[in-house]
Amino acid sequence: MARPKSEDKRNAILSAATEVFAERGLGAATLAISNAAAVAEGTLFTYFKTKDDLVNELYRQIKLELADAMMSEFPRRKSVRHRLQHIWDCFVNWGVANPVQRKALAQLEVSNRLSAESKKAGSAPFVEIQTMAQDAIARHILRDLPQEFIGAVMRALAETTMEFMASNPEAADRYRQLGFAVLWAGITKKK
Amino acid sequence: MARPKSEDKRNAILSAATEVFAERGLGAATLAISNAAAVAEGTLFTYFKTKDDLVNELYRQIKLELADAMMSEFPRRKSVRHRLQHIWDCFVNWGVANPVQRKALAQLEVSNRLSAESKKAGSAPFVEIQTMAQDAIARHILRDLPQEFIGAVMRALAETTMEFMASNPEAADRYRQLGFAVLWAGITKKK
Amino acid sequence: MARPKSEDKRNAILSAATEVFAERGLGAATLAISNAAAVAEGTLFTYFKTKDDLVNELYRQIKLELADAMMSEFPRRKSVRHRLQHIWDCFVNWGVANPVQRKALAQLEVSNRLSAESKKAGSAPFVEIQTMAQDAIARHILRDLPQEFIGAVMRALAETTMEFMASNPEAADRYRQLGFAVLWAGITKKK
Amino acid sequence: MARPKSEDKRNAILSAATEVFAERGLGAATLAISNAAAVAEGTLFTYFKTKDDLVNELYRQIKLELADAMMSEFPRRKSVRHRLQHIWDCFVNWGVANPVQRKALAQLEVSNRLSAESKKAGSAPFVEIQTMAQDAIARHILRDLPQEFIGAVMRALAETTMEFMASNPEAADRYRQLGFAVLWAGITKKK
DNA sequence: AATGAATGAGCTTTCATTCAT
DNA sequence: TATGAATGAAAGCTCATTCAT
Repeated sequence: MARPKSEDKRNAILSAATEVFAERGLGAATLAISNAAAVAEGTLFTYFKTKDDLVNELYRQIKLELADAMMSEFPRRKSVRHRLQHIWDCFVNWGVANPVQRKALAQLEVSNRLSAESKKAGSAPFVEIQTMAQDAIARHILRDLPQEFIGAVMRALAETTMEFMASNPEAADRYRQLGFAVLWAGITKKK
Repeated sequence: MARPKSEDKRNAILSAATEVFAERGLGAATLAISNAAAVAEGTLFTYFKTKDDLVNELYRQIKLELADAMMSEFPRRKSVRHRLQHIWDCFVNWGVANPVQRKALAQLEVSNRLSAESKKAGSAPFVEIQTMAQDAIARHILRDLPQEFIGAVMRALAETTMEFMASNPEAADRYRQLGFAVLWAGITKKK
Repeated sequence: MARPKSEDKRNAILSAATEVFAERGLGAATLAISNAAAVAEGTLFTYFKTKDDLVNELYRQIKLELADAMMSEFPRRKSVRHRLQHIWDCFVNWGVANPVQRKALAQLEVSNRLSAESKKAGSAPFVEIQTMAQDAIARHILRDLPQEFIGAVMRALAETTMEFMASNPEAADRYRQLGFAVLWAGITKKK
Repeated sequence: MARPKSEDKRNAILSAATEVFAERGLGAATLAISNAAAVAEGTLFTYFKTKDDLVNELYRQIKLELADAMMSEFPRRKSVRHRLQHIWDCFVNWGVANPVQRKALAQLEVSNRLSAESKKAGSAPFVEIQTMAQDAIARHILRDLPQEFIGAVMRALAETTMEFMASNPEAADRYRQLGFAVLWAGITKKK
């Protein structure tokens, strides 16, 4: 009964927050967000109790979207190289296709407003990558590096690559390949 | 640049800002900074006309310190690998020795408060690295990558490495070596 | 007065308002009241057009209840002292038996939200006391004081007495007697 | 050095708060107070950290003023009746001469914003009255009532009296006398 | 030059009330 | 009629900046 809470409105707010945070950082006013979402200021607070709640929820949502983009159609049967390349391509393609999300995510990750639970929830969908890395190390395909380090290296290189792809769209394909080549050469075992 | 009376006070403010920004982000209040600097709130504004000025100035200063750490005693006569390793070691050692500066710098770099000039000024001291990279590419030691990309890759890997060194001080040396190994394998030409 | 469908709901709201106002003052949110009444926020406004309406209506209702408690079984045939003691006992007993109403009433009375009509309506049921007082003055039983003053004095002493009774339940009877003794001594004519 | 915090401004704020609270209750906005004090809204918060602090401080101040009015020139050598009458007269005169303070005090006392310390501090200056009452009971001048009860009775009667004095200024003297007569008759021992 | 009080725009959040369901 | 989401005007409080001392 009564007007139900609208998924649309909730999404509009999250979407508006993504844009506003990407552009102005987390310091942006909630009013700016509600305006961008074409919603009254009070409405924002019926969907998210506090600004921090909004921030954390947005973080989780973007992470989920990213995970979805990366892990869907994951070629579990193929070679390590194939699988890693799949992850890599999906990752950087997502970043280039969703520059606003990417920037918002960057802001969220350096902020000190994410709760421990949010961080945990945010990294959960990526465990499969860690597992794969560990397996590949055991099989002497990858160097014997701590698995978290491999993940961090990949993320760092991917972010760098995305930036170059975004800045030079005409050379995007080339940067994607170059980036992966650097990653692969860097973390695989030399014979 | 105005030359205010006390260089000490100016430094105290910059130093306090480093700490406060590192800990709480650029959203921290100027009052928190002046308190940490043991200086009156108004005094901050006689040394820096606005908060943005302080932010930009701090960025330049940290970048200069970093450049100084990296480029001093640069072994211009030695091999590319030697020279790159020198840069790498200086870089990550600086980051681990100066964690507060490192965190503040990270905050500064994702903020949207740096002017174009500041960014330019901040990267100026590192041109020598770019030059070296270009030369090494020409000599077929490094892969044929855009030189800015090499710089960016190095920075990204270094930052990742620093984080692991800071989190695992007992394995710091190992991470420094691992990080460099990944970098070197990633950007050099395979025979 | 409109006749809304459910007298139950209306009473639930009034009852909830009594509790909430008693505990938190009239500044309490309407949401708190509707929650306590197990009713939707909007429902409150179908029974009472505004918060002020609710406040005024509650005032009248409590006053009526109080009057009912005081004037029922009024021993019209007995002596002035008997009648006054009856009123007194009923009054303070009501206050002690209904502490929430008593506190809410206190809040209502100091608020500036009661309309002139409400105040008038609130004091109407007590005219009989005034009449009695006037008569007793004429018969030289009570001192020659303005009748409103007598009423006010009685109310003030009764409230004080109630507070002591509520705070010291084990001495409640004694305080009820002491309070009446003070009142009687204070307002009767000395021989 | 620098502008010192001005006692004048502080007093202006307290004074403005007295008026605004008296008229509109403690729910009144801080903006209304700062406006009435001819001061910027922020200034209010340099003198009082929070609205609650202002409320509590105001309470203490009014209580001190009242105590000052009541206990100054206290005729310690005279009879109980003399002394009590002195207190009574000072009390009700203060209330009539300072109607705004009186109303503000009434609002403060029913609010739930006073801290335990404030309440304690507020009643401290009146201990001498309690002492006197106890002594008078021991000497069989006053009835054997709990001393706090005597104090409460006096306050209640005085407040009632003040209201009548304020409403009927031309009969103020008479009400002051009547009120005291009721009090004295009510609490003294009958022979 | 140094201080910190003064300022008012701006912040997040609450709330009485309206209105779509 | 009952519901609770939607609304936007406050509310209390913070903060970068100015300015009297």
